Amino acid sequence: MSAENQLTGLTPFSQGFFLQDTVEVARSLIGAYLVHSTGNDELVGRIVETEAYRENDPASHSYRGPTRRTLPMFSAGGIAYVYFIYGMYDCFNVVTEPKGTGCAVLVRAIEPIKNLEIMWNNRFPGTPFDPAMVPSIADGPGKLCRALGITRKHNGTSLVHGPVRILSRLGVRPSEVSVSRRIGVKKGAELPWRFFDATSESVSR
DNA sequence: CGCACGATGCGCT
DNA sequence: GCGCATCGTGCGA
Repeated sequence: MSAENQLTGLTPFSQGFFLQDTVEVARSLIGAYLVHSTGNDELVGRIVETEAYRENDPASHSYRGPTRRTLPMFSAGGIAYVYFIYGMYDCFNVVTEPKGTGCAVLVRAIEPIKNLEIMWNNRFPGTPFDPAMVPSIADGPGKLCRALGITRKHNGTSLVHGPVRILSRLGVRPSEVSVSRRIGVKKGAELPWRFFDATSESVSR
């Protein structure tokens, strides 16, 4: 299926989806659509890579309890947790599980689906659009935030009613999801909590 | 307070 | 494969 045809008949996940077990949500998000409605445009990507981060997980920002930065992780599932890393990148997370549990799913990569040229310009301002490079526009957690225009101003916003939403075709199960250890973590590195679509060209490297 | 460092990305070797 | 940009966060003092 190509381009935007696949976007018809999609509905946002209801909040109950986000209250489920974090690892299950991470797995279920593969193949769902991440949508940023900017007011002018609707930027859409297909999620192809996620990672689960839980309470009592030494790799998780929530490991040492709530702080000003990580407070959104301890809210009820269904909001965004967007944090700033390495002095230059934002990373987008889906908060999961009931209030009081510090859990989230990091979205690591998307396939650009709609408004590709706007995403391109967000990544490479002033550079001519190159269709051949589309699969790598958003193949990393920092890259996808840049491409979709997701920033810390979206931190804490509702994923059910807010400008950033997650859509799926309910009742359809993803055909196949691959599993591995998480990327870029030192502690908790052995846990198999990274999920990805191995057939996608947009999985991070 | 001070400071080490990170759920990254990019360019160079 | 390696070094580095760049800065908010949070731990230790």
